[in-house]
Amino acid sequence: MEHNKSREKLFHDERKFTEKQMDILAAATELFAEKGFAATSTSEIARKAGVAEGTIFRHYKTKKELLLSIVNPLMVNLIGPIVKEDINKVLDTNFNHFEEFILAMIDNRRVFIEKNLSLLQILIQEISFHPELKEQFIEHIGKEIFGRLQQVIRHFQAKGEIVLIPASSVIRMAGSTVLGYIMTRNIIASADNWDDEAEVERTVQFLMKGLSP
Amino acid sequence: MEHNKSREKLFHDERKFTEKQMDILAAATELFAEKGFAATSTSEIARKAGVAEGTIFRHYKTKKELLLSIVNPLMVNLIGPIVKEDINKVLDTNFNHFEEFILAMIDNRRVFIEKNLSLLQILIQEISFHPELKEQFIEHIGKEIFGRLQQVIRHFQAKGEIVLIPASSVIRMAGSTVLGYIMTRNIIASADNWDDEAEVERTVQFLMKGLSP
Amino acid sequence: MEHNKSREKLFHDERKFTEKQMDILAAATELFAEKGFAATSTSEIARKAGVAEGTIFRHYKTKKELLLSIVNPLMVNLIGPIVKEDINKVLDTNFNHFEEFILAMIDNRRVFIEKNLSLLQILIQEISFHPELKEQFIEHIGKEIFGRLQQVIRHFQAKGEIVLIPASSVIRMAGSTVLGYIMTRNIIASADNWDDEAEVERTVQFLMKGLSP
Amino acid sequence: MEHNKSREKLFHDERKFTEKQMDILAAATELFAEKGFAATSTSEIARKAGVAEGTIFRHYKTKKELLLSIVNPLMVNLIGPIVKEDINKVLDTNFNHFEEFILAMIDNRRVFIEKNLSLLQILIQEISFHPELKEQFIEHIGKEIFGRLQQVIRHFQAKGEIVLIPASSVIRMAGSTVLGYIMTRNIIASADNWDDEAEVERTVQFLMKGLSP
DNA sequence: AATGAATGAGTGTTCATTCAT
DNA sequence: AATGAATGAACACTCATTCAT
Repeated sequence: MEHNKSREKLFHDERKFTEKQMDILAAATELFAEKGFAATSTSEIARKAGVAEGTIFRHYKTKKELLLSIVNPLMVNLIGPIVKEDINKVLDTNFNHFEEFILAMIDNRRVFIEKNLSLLQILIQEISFHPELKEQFIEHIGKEIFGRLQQVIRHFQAKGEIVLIPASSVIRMAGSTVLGYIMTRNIIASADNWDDEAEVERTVQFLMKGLSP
Repeated sequence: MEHNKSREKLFHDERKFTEKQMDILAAATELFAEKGFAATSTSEIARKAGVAEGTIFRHYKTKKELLLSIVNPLMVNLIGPIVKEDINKVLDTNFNHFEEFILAMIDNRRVFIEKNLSLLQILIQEISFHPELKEQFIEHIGKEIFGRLQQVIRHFQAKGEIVLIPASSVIRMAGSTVLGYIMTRNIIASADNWDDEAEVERTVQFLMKGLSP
Repeated sequence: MEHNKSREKLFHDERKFTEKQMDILAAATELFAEKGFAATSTSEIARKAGVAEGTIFRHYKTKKELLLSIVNPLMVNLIGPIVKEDINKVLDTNFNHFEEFILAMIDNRRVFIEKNLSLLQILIQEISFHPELKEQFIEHIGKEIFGRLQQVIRHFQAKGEIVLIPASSVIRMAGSTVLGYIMTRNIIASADNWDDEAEVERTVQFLMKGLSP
Repeated sequence: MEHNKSREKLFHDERKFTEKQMDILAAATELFAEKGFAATSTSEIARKAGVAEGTIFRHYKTKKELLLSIVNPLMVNLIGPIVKEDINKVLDTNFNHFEEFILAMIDNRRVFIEKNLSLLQILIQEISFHPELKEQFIEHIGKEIFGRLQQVIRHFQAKGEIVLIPASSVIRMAGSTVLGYIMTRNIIASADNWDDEAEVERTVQFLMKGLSP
């Protein structure tokens, strides 16, 4: 009768799900993140979700479809919209300086990532093994977000706040730095001597200086 | 009778291996990298290595032991020594400036990574699922390398070439950046518009500026 | 679609079994008795039972659990109760003489053994290799039955019908004789010149005289 | 480097064996007795004997041949001759009374069984699974010994010391009793309250009385 | 919608046996 | 005579998936 607390949050915007279906999604998410997709058995998921194994296949034709059902909304409904929102703010010149933009993104992302850490872990782990995922990623995150980020970067380059190198390089560096920060933070999760405030501060400084003209 | 070209390179320094054993290691490496450890079957490995399935288990008691046999030497014999070498050069004041050090590391690493890309992929993919790997990593890379890198960073901080923030933060940022560069480079491997020279140049510049006092 | 005739008899008092489960039990019983536990493969059992191999493991987690599922009820539900019944009759002084008791036991046992010969064979063969079986045997047959038999023997010793030696010795001798009779009878099963009536008569006489004061 | 102490005794009369061969026989004997023939692997035997697995198959074409090589001499060279000897003593009227004969047999057997307990265990366990063994047993023990025992029994029946029932029945009863005594003794081996002298005395008394006219 | 018994292909692993050295 | 690497068939057991209820 294990009821996952994050269940309601994760998938709650989708009305069409039944109780059991949400239990399945929550259980699968947790297990995929913990042991990997291939190493998780459907019987395990069923047991953890408190449903019969057949029930899983009533909702998802295959185990892979279950994986996609978990990861796709992450890309389609969650990452996309949020990033777009940030970016729109910039393009509407709500952010006057690059630093403000970076800070807002990190902050926004931090909340988001904390909530969806296991989802992200699954995405990162499995993306290289499943071409469909890669395609979806390129489709939803890659193209759109990348294109919009390019706009932002060019916007700040035009304002003389960012060094004049290809936007893709900027994105790569900023992305690596932010992702690296998040990964470290969550891998060294248990570490006690981690001063989040200060680390963010340093990371932003590093980015700002590194990308300054 | 598929003979893997990288076989000789990967494990050739270890004399104790038989022909078949090396075929097994090469096949397993390739498949683990391509499909993941859990999704690769021993029968597949045997087929690709051109040996009987039983032969695998004559050399490696379990599939997991095979994984460790692939990944452990990477940590013990390859990553460790090379990094140490670089660092010793610095501590012997062969590098007068931080930039030279970073460049040397990237360069060194680039060759190494190109040679051992699939090994690294396996390590990165599997490390979170196998506590033994994590421990070994902390033991061999974590503790030693981290400690030595700290020395280097403090060395350059003392010379006023690096900003005065905790060495661990510097390592994280530099690490993320370098790793991010490598990952992007190899994921976008097929991309045609990738100017390696220039990208390295930009990355180093980014790092230098980002970490400057 | 081989339907074992003894299936219904062997396990029919247990309502909880499905059709297939009973087929599995019957097939396993026959094969274990015929070739021994270790020499019987689960695929063989499945084939004989007319089910898929996986079905066996849906009902019994391991091959050993299947063995225990066959042998345990023999000890818990069959041997125990029947022997107790006999003994209770004696203690209720339904048997005035030791001879009557022995005859009743042999007779009772004979029917029982004929019905469950293969089960008994399995028990005898495997008991020395499986500590769990030994423990269960001591628990259910050893302790209880032994204790009750002691009472009976002392009862008849008090009446002056049995020689005054330790009850355990009496049990050993009577047990060996009865078991020896049964084993011979069933090993030399095919022999034509076996007069059961007369052999029982002789065996009882032998026991009576042997144990007389 | 495990050297079995009983090794020399067990097979020492056969000069043709090499060192290793005797190690193999000793190891196999111990393991077959402990876990049963089918549950013992040749690799286990090789390990315990301190030889390579191939060496076993140099001497014994199959695992089964190894079993037969262990059990056959027991029947051909050991049981047979000893029993014959006893019997010859009787027929040469060295034993004037049945009791003397029984006592001599039990005593003789006791030494023998103690020495060859594991061999006997193997024989008893495996005889029902291997037709060859059964045949050999009937050939060497069954026919010959049985025939000679019949003579003895008739001899004592003629002297009026044994009840006039078929010799086969007498053999069965005496055999069960003796075997039962031995088995109990060795199964309850560790029991502390086992007074061997007294038990033999009782067992002989039981037999004598049971078989008296 | 949900179950859970049933499946058969597949899993990692062990087996007895072979053979070049 | 002895080895030990190699084998492929078999092993116990698990898998994702189906389907009658």
